[in-house]
Amino acid sequence: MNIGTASEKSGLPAKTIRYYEDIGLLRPDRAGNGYRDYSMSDVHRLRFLQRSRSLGFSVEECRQLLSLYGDKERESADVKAIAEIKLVEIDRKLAELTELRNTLRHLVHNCHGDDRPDCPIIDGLSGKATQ
Amino acid sequence: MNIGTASEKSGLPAKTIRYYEDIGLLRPDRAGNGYRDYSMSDVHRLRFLQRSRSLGFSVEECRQLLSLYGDKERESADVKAIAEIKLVEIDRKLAELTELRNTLRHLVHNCHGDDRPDCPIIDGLSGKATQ
DNA sequence: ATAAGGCTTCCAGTAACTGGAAACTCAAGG
DNA sequence: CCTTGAGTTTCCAGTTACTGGAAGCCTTAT
Repeated sequence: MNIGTASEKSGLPAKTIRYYEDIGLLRPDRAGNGYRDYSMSDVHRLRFLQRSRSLGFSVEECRQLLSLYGDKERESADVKAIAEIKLVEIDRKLAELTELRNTLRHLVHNCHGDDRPDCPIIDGLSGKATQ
Repeated sequence: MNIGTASEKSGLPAKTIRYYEDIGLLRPDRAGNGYRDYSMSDVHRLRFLQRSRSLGFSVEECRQLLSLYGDKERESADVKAIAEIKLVEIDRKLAELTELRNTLRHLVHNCHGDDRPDCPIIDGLSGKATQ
């Protein structure tokens, strides 16, 4: 499939997809006319990249994560070690994200939604209490 | 407190803290000697920025999120509306992160951890199945 | 008094895109 | 068949969000 379709399916702009190829994150085939030709496997890599980038992993971390799935040469012990390190990071992110959500949810539920600017959360988070 | 202490407490490099001031994300006091003087409230903003940036929110999104807590002038209806939009985003991120974790966890538990490179997950995620 | 370490500003460099120009390819309409 | 418009190519320049380094001031410890 062409880059436009891969872009739709992955949620990444075509520009970004070409950039990822430049830095060696994937290597799609080329059709006879010179157009890039993406397989479903490429699209999966791209979706994975879209997701992990949007979750705050650096490109290099994404490269490492991708290698967990893609690199058949890598030894299982390696895969397991790297995956375990990343798991810790992911769990930390999950905890932070959950906390952020709870705060916002509390904000939504406790605010009047009218004109009065006296949300109960605001003071707590602005640091008043702890100062 | 000085920028070094604020850096320790927030987990952000001093460089980044100055940069955030440049782009108007906080406005610490200045001591008599010209040094920046951070309050606990500043540190909370910084910790909030550290967290939300590491979770994949752009600086502009962080600015918007910060305004939910900080801007006493903003009307409650506004706060509620913005918070609800961000909640949807956060829930999506949570779902994606959970999925990523489950995949990695499965990888860790099902791999032998020895030399044999035959993790059961690898094929599924590399796109073989769906191709 | 001097040395070390932290702070200041400023300017340049990096990471990860993003936009735009000029040219080629392809599918559809006249 | 020709054209027109949309999609693709490469290349080069610009943007965002930092990050590193130089040069100089401030502070504390010997």
